[in-house]
Amino acid sequence: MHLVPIGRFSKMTRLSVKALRLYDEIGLLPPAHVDPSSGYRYYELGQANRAEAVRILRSVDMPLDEIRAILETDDPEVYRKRLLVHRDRLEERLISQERMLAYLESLIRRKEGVMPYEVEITEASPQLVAATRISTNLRRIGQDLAAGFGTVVMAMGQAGAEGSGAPQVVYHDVPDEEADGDIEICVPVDRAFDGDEVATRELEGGVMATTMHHGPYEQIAPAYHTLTSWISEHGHEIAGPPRETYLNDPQQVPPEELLTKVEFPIHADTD
Amino acid sequence: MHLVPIGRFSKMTRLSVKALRLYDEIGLLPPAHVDPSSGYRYYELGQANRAEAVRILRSVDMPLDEIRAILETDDPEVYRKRLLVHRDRLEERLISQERMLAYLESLIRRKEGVMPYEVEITEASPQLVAATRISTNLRRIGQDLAAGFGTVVMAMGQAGAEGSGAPQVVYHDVPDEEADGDIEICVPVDRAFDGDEVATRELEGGVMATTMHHGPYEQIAPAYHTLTSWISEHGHEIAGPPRETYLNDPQQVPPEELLTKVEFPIHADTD
DNA sequence: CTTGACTCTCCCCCTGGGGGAGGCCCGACG
DNA sequence: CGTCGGGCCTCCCCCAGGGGGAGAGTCAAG
Repeated sequence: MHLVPIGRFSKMTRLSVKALRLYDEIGLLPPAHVDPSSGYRYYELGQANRAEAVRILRSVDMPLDEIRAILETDDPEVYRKRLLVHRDRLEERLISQERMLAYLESLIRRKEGVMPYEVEITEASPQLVAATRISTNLRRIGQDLAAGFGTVVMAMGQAGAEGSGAPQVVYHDVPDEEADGDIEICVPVDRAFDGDEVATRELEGGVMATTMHHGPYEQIAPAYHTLTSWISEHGHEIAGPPRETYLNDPQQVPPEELLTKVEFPIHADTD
Repeated sequence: MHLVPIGRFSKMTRLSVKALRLYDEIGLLPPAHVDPSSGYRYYELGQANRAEAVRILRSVDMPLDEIRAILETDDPEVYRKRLLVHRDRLEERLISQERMLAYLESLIRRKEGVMPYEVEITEASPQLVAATRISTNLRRIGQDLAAGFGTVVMAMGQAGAEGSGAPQVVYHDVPDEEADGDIEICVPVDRAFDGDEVATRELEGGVMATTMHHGPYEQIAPAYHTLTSWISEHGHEIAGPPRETYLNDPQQVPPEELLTKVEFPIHADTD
């Protein structure tokens, strides 16, 4: 029964001494013998195989407690099942890495590192729109908006009304990532009608602080930040809920080319 | 100049309060104003854009200090260059993830979770071999072995000797990951010759503890561990340097099918 | 004025070890 | 039998990027 101290065992197994001590501490690979007076750890040669298994599983980034669990079982089926679980996790990480990389590429391709939003004051005239209100959050907003526009367009068709401008959305609440917010889906129409879910109303006009967002919808936040800070810096005041106008169709152009007008109704500076 | 406390700023930017406090602490995103008496942090609306940039760069897993560095520069070229540096890092991680995944798949496909090595005692007869000695470590051993066998085969050709068995390697030292070890490359031959680098000699026979490794060479370590612990457990003693015999050709079969015989010369138990 | 929601600073926690200080211990050599 | 150099011990701090929570102070609306 050959016993070797930690340093030689470390060389045999290519696990660092620090790691071996850690694996002892958490009970993953306790030495066969520990000298009670000196505290020296002594390993049996046969333990090197378990150490090798640990090293292999660590090399695929399996957490230590799972390694312990997986080495506890003798059933090859269970063993394989746990490996499969870990494989799924690795795969997930791989995909998320790929997504990050792709996103980063898109950031690199974009001309400007910072997005220069230009804010203008415009005057909007009141507009007759067919509208419906829904409640959604930032995670569902894509599907919910698409569905909402579908509803409105259906109602317009049934009422025999024609669209007469780009679709808009009024954000009565600011929807959170999780928490729902109240939003109003509007399509300008040529004549009034009424209905259960969808009805026409006059969308208010007035003085607006306006900017244009160019790119995917998910990246629209800075437009809002720029607008609100511009408004407060110029001494104006927000007079109502913001609205977005979708100037082209996400079905027809790639996300990088989407154009969205963002507006806040304001009371002009009265200083 | 609208100032908002940390909670509202957190909602606006979708950065957690904890994260915002951290970013303040490290100087990445200090609030526009900190109340000296209460310590309350107040942010300007315009800071939300910087916060958004931080969020985006964090979402691609850029370290905080690099985000700080990248946001310091106005030059779009420098900006893009730093993004490229980070992209390379992400790519590297992606590749390493892929490697891990592939390795894990190979572990899953393997029938047995643990490798059952069977150790036998065999009697080897002495053998005439053409041999050369080289010094290498575990990182270079693949190339160095290939080159070494090339040297030996060349010398055999020049001497007009024919190979008469599977190539072997005797490990006079155990090479470390980094530290070089002394190893001897041997090819059995049908007649003796002499030379500068390569010469024939009689490879010792005797009693051997033998096992067979089935699979890629990198995973041979457990074979050694099993052998050495088997030897000590059975009360034998190691009588010389171990040797490996390569029973098939890595050029012709995939790594999973490689067969390597591993042997330790022993003094049989004299109890 | 009170109350409830915010916010503050500390402190510990996670993973998987690395680096080092200060102090015993072991074994090989003389 | 001593002794000396390298091995080994425990303890503590460190990394990134926050999360969770305790205990206490603050702000704003009714």
